Order: sequence, then structure tokens, then C-alpha cells
Amino acid sequence: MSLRHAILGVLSAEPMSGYDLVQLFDSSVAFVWSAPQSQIYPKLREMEQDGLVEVNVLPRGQRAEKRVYSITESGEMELERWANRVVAHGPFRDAVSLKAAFFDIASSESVRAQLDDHIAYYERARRQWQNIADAIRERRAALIRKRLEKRPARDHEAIIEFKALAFDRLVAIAEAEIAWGRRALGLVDRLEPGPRSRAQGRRTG
Amino acid sequence: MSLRHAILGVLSAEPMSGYDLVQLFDSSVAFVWSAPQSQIYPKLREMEQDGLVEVNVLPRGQRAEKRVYSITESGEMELERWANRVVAHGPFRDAVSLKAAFFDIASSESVRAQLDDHIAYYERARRQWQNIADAIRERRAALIRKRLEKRPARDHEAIIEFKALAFDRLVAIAEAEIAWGRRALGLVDRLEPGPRSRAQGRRTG
DNA sequence: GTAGTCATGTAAGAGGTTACATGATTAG
DNA sequence: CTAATCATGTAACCTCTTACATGACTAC
Repeated sequence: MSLRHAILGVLSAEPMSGYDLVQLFDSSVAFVWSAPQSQIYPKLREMEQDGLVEVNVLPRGQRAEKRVYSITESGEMELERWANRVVAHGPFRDAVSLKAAFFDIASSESVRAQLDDHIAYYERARRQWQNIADAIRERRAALIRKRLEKRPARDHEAIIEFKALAFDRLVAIAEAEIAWGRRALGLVDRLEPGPRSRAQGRRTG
Repeated sequence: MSLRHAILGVLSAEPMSGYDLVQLFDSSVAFVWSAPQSQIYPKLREMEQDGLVEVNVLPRGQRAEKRVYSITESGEMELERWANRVVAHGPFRDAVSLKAAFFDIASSESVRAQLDDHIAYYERARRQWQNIADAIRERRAALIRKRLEKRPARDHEAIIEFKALAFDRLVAIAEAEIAWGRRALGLVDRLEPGPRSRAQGRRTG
């Protein structure tokens, strides 16, 4: 049930419409938390029912409307309660691990392609995450600026350092993924001329 | 749809009953892939329908039965096709990131407790994963031995190195998580005497 | 007028979690 | 005989994905 808290977290910085949240969750913030549009609108209604957010219906042009949600006191309390709870570690389930555990039955071409993809993905992710961490520390990130405006100046350093810390973690994970990918490519090279017996239709250069 | 392939992967080493798979998925292998019992039995029936596995119904005592599943040729082909496909990177969603991004509104006691828990979790996971990697390299792991029996000796090194590689990755990630946790604890200490103002419920001005 | 964007929804289905439910077998 | 373990299922519920659906507004 974390989409609730992701939304509360965003709204605690700034009121937004469902549409704004949709944009956020599948563009810039997509490397932090993502959610499809079909989840966001119903979830906002549900949270409204539960009193965590309240809506301000604004006219848009002549006939249309725009529902801008803001966090309520109750919503802020829920966010705070959640922030103070220890996360329950869900069951472990990781598609990459599972895949990697069966590299031995794939062709070396495919393993290389998969590793290249893995490395490319995490290089991109690392850039994104590093950019966000930098933007937070330099107070360039839009949501952070909004957030700081609402809090006393003496809290600013802690806020910035903690938010950036979350992204430092992702950067470190990305680096571990990249390093592993390169090492794995090295292993494929070492084993390559040898017997990738299960792979048919393979020509060795 | 990866439970299917996790099951096929296990059955490609050794035929097993649903019960055996349940044990496997929530004990030793739980740090690789996990699934609750309520998913496994229906999934096996479904895979049987799809011709990926076949069942051998063995008597157990006088009245009871035991359904032992083995992988079919079709199942092995599906496993191989899957092993050769590039994983689609699902949408990014990580509870720890989200939580860490809101450490600034939690009390420093709670943040410390959360980080201690994080470190303890990954220290345990690292031990598990390292043990598995070692057991594979030393050919002590039960499933690996079964697997090697079915494959020509010249493939053994590649199989072992690839399987162990998957766990090396998890060990590296665990180490990154632990290092981050310790660094984060250092940050809390540094910020500690300062103002964790939001800690108790209070109205914002 | 028309294309692109703003804006809000619904529906079907897959996958996963928690809890319930039952009974046989084996070791003490 | 009794407890632990072996063994197999079902049901309700929630979350997420994919796809469908609609219409107003704005810039050209």
C-alpha cells in the first residue's frame, strides 16, 4: 500500500491534480516511483474518502474542470506515522537474479545482449539518480524548493541531506549493477570459445 | 509471469511434488525466489494443462497420494526461450527508496531503528547469498549436483560459474546496501543534536 | 478545423497475499 | 494416541497492467 504514501509525499510538498501526478509518476519521478494513470485517479478518490486529501475543483475554460488535491492534516499525520514505521521486507523476488541463474542455458550472444542491456539500463538510471541527487543538494529540484518554503530554515540542511541520501543509495546500487554486468561480460568472454552446447544455430567467429 | 519459469528452472534439475516446491520456495531458496503455497499448486495444474510439466501420481501409504511433477520437452524449450529473451524492465518501484526519501519527517530514533533493520536484513541476506555461491562453486548444493548429472562434463564449469555469478550479484548489492546504511547512520549522528522538529504531532504554521 | 495536450475516468484480467480448510502418515 | 509433518487444495481480497473511452481546451 505504498502508492498512497508516494502520493501523500508529493502532495505534502505541493497541491496537484491527478493529471499532474500522472505526468510526474511517468516522467521525471519515474525512476523513483511509478504508477500508471489508471491507478492514480481511483486512488485519489479513495484517499479523499479517507480524508487524507481534499479536493479543490477549479474551472478550466468554460465547461471543463480540474480537481486539485491537497494533503489534509490527517494526511500529514498518516505520512508521518508511515515515515516512522519500519518497512516490512516483502518476499524476495527478482527477475534479474532468476534470469542470471539460467544464463548457462542461453546462447552466449543472448547473454551478452542481456548484459549489455542491463548495463545500459543502469547507466541511464545512475545518470538520472545522480542528477536528482545533485539537483537536491543544489536546491534546483522544483519539489524540494516548494518543500523548503514550508519548513523553517534550520531544518533545511537535514531535509536536503536526507532526500539526497535516498538517491545516493540508488546510485550505489546502479554502480554495483554496472560493475557486475562488466564482470559477467568478462566471464562470457572467458567461457566463450568453450561449450555453449545447448545453443543451436550459432556461428563462432 | 516468472513463477512459471522459476518452477520450470527447479524442475529442470529434478522432478518434485508441489509440497517439495513449497518447502524450497520458502526456505533455502526464499532468498532467490519466493512464492506462497497458494500460488504453487494452482500454477502446477495450469502448467500441466499447458503441457510444460507432466505429473506422476505416486501412492503414499495406504490411502494418500503424491503428485510428482517433471519438466516436459516442451517445458524445457520454453525455459530455454525465456532464458534467451531480454528481460523487460518493469516500472521502478522501491519501498526503501520511498521510505528513505521521507526520513526527514521521522524521528532520529526511528530512522536509526529503520537503518539498523536495513543493515541487519542485508547482512543476513549477504551471508545466505554468499553461502549459496560457495556451495555452488564447491559443488555442495543439492540442486546443482542433480543438474550437473544431466549435463556433459565439459559444460560443468560454465554452469557452475554462471549460477554462482547470479549470487555474486546479490552479494554485491547486499554490500552496497550495508555500506549505504552505515553511511546513513553517520549522517543521522551528524544531524542528531539538531532539530528533528516534526517528530511529534503538531500543527504547522 | 484539426492536431496536440489537458483532464478524468472505467473494465478485464493477471499476479500476489492472507486466511481458511482438510486429511493422511509417521515418529514418539 | 497425539503431535508434527506430509500433502493438496480453495476463497476473498488487493494491487497492478493493459486497454478502452470520452471530452474540453489551445495553438496553429
